[in-house]
Amino acid sequence: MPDIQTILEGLLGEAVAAAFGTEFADADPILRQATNPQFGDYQANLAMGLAKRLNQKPRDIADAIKEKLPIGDTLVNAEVAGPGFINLTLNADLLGSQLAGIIKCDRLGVPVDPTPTQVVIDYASPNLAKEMHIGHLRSTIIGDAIARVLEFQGQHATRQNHLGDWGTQFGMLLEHLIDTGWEQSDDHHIGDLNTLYQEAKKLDDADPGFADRARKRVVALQGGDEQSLTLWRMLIDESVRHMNDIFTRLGVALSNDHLKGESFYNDRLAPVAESLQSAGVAVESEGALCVFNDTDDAPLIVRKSDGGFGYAATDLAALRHRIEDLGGQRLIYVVDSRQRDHFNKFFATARRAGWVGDTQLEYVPFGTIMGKDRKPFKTRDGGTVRLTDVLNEAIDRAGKVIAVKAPDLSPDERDKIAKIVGIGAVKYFDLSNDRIKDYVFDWDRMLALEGNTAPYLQNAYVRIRSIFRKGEVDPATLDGGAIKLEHQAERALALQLLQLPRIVGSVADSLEPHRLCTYLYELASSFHKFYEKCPVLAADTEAQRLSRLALCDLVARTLKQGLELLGIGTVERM
RNA sequence: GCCCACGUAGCUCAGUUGGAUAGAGCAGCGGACUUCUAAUCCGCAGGUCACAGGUUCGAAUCCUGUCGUGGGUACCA
Repeated sequence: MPDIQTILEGLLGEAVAAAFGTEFADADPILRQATNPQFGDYQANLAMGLAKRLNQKPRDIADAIKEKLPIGDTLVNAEVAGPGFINLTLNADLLGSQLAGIIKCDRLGVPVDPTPTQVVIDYASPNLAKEMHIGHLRSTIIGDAIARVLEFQGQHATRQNHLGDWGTQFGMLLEHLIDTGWEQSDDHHIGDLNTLYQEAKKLDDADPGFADRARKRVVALQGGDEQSLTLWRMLIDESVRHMNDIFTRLGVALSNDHLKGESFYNDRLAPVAESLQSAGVAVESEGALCVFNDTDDAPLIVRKSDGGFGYAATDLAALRHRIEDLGGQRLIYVVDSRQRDHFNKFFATARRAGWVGDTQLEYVPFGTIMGKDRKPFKTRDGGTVRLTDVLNEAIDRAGKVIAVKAPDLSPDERDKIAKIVGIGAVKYFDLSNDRIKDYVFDWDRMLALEGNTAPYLQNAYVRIRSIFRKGEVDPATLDGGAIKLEHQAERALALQLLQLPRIVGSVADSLEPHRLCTYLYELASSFHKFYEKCPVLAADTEAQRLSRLALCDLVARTLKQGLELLGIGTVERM
């Protein structure tokens, strides 16, 4: 069954053709949801645009179109208002039958793309030398949500965790591990990666002998020295273990299958440089191999004057790998907005080299997490905020609220719920902001129970589940044919439930997960209003009870599915 | 200096890709629990959409300029 917008666009096209001739049938009806219930359910704004083409007054055009619109099964009313808006009110039975069409569908009406795209998405990508900190949160969470949405749409998403596992800092880390006898010991567990890094850094700054050994160690490592590589692998394994702990706790769908660090591209860097140089795209300047895309601008430096390769070369090699080996038709990079210039240059270079072809390159920038002082978020003493500490705190705070609100639950259940609610709150707070903007990290607002927060959405879900428990109703037995929309709160819910496919499509196009957050918040809000006004179990009639139960089920499933696309869980009680 | 992003209620943010009287939450004030979870709902109050032009039937949204904030600006990523 076509969705409502498609049906309405069809009717409007026919009406325009009937009024002004078939050459106008394909005019965009500019169909929008009504901003206010008093204007009906939808409005078509095409009359104003046609005024010039037809050389008639917009209102007259709107009237003529309106006259040709059939009133009956689909529309119960059409009115012309303002400068020429055509306000459309839908037949409640149509909404009901649309809902009946999705209640048995586990995708809630969201279509599967019949011609899926091979998408390669780069996100998280932490530097392995240090423990994951607050600066890694956004790429990880936003990238994960985008990957989930694209996958749900049916796209083939290949996740790439482009680890920083090959930088110069590994020289000093390895030397320090050798000095402390770590490689010889039996236990290769590292409790605190940050301490290791700080100790090595201190030595590197203070002791020229150590610094010299560290530099030589990098050369040996990158040159393929077996002893260095063995030790390096041990360190990487340990660091990856730390990273995976965080991913597991965050519920991020990244595993070792998605790991592809900078080291992977090591032997592909020289060919990149040679190929750019021989194509005349890159030229030598001040001893470095550079690509000048704009004469005034700083160049993209492919090879440093000391002969080493920087991240530009790695990014280019990774791009080739993703297109040539992984078959990427759409490459997505979820990387913070300060790297905008780099991505412009890097993309321009790849295009000039002829490596891109028809592949879409998309840089998905995001803003910085700020402290209350409006500066990048730091601990009280100015250190970086560790991600694991943030998660602990979130779970702790959620647990305290649950202890007050749901004291009858067992400690075990409370812990489980606290994890889902606490981590969901952190993720949702991040995702619900327009990703391009900086935002201020605020515990109180994050775990707030009202407003556009994860607990508010989760609570709507909990209230619905509670109805089914109390009523001892199995949702699977419900029939969409029973849905009758009588109360305006029911009608509002129906209209919103039917928007999910559009919202998913819009997130997939814009790569802006906060659109899904806004939608889910409005849905939850509509549900809470419905809940206050429309008794479900104690409905007036059995038919009404069944209808409302079916509506509740759809809301619950939409919330659960929506949160799942954001990588956030739901609970049965809280 | 140059380049980029952002600027919406006291605070934190949305605004369906140009549509009607710009919407939420918090904070403030006032209401609603013997009835499905009050982690909820209802009401009041709060705005020169930074500013000035321009395009358009129509601008918070697009264009130009100004101011403010943040970021980037040759070998770290």
